[in-house]
Amino acid sequence: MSNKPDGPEKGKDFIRTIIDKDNEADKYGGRVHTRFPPEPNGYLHIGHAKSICLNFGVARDYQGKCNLRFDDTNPTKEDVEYVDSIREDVKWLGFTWNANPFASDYFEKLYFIAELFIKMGKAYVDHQSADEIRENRGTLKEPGTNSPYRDRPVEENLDLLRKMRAGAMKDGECILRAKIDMAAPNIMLRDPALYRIKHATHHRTGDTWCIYPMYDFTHGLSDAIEGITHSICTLEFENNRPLYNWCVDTLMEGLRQPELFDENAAIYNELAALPGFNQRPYQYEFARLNITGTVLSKRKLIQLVQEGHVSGWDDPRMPTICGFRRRGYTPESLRDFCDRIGVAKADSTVEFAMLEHCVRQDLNERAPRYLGVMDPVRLVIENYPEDQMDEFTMPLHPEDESYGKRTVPFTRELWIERADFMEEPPKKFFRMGPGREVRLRFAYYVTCTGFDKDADGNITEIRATYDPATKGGWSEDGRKVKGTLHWVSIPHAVQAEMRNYGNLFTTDNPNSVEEGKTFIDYINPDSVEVLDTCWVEPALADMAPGTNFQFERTGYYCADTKDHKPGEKLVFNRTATLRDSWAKIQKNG
RNA sequence: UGGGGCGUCGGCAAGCGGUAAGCCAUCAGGUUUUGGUCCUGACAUUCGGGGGUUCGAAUCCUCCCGCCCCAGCCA
Repeated sequence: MSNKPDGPEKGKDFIRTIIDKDNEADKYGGRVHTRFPPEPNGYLHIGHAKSICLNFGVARDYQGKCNLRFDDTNPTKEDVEYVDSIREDVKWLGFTWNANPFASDYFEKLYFIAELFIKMGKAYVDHQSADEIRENRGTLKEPGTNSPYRDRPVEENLDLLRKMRAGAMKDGECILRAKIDMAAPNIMLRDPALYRIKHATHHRTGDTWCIYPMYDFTHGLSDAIEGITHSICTLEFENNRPLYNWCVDTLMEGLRQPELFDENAAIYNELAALPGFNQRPYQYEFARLNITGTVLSKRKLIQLVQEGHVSGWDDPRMPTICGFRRRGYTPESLRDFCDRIGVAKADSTVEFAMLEHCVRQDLNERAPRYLGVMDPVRLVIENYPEDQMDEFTMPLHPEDESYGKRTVPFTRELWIERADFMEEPPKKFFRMGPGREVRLRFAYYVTCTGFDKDADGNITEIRATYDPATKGGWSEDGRKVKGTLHWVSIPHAVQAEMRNYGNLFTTDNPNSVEEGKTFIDYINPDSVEVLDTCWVEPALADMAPGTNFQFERTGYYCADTKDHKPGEKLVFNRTATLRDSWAKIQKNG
């Protein structure tokens, strides 16, 4: 287990450093067991990917286990739609869970533990209203005051909790509270709620229950039940850690008193046999992910979807896992991103450029190359016979022959990119202009001989002559050309729609906005550019939905998984542009 | 100003008393049938600030400053 006897490796995150120390101290007998515990009330986003990579990554690195546990303790917010999508996203990211339990699987056990806490004098049923409880909680500076129901006898509490469970009470009528300390400086410890009454149908347990356990009670105990060793969550739960420990410690203490289980020896034996009994879990917190130019809070993401600012959870502009997937991001690129950003405790915001770098790097290696013109203008090769055609064989990948080749037809009339021609080109413009010779990629050198404009001054047609001696795109005489252009033969061109995505917001930080505004006010009205008359080479006509590829000189694209229909309608989503040093030159002058 | 955390390059992030890793971004070159890729080089005398301990401090002590989290019967 210790192939690194000299302590933590350089660069290792603090979580793994803790695990190394625990292993050194033989805290869990070498076991490492984590869990990723989403509430199924929304779709997973890139922030969850960070947590997934951490939890599953730790399990992988230490030959341990990681559970995918659904924290489904609030029936009014949760739905099976979300559990399905979460499973799909975790799998797509490339991880396999050890087990896939639901907190609701433990409702019976949890209920018994609640009774146990009452028997231990650690919990009581409070009949104060929600408002009264809030008022008596005190403030950040002032201590709270005890509930008048705080010292009810055990039997009365037990009776009340059983009535709660039996449905004898209405929502909000009373609540089960931990008896801790109403004067605790940490407000989380001022007799927090353990169980509330909710006459609601749960997506899995139906109407079996009308009382549901709260997060803090459920989470630590579920960890203990599953034998979790390291319970990793985000920073905002730091204040909950003492309560997490209180719940787990109280359970452990109760398990040392088998007499309290008199009527339920079976449950006692089951709980006492759990690995988490003697090797209790501990919680550790890391900083959640923030990325420039987007929002990563579930509430905001839901709002974007519900108010129709995006087409859905999988809109390619969404920072959701399914959004990135549809946009063309690969699981490898997302995992690489999570590895690169690290795990620490300082609040931070990672630049979107880091993510873009990760996809570009992955796709550069793996995406086959094709030619496609998104803003077409006609190029006529005047000295190329009308009835002639060349078929050029081009490699699908410039650095990897194993990708093979495809054939691309070349004729007298071609589509080229409007941006590749300038009537009066500046010195640093290496593309086509009157009298200039450029290369048509893998085809011929051509020299511009003229062009036409319409009444508005738009270029309508460009004319050129080709040099037959430059077939394949190179010249034996060694003469060089500055630019290489992509092109598509007009008679063979296949029409396609390209969806070019940009920033969803007009600001780098939609989370902090001017007073009186919300992040919605910063939505970029031009975040997607749909170009429906693009022309692409014939090889693309049958491309399967979801395929990643590169349009040479333009960017990485992905055949849309919903609207792209091979042979019928081609729809390509832009995953990322290629790095563009010409754009920089234009910008900086 | 109750409690809990955090402050190292433009953005992430190592560092754990021995004299500031790496990545992204940026800039400058080279290669190139993608202005892509690739390659080379530059990029913190300084670690939020002030004191102190030490031969030696980003690392220890101390005071100060700044930012984040907590008063759901949400998670």
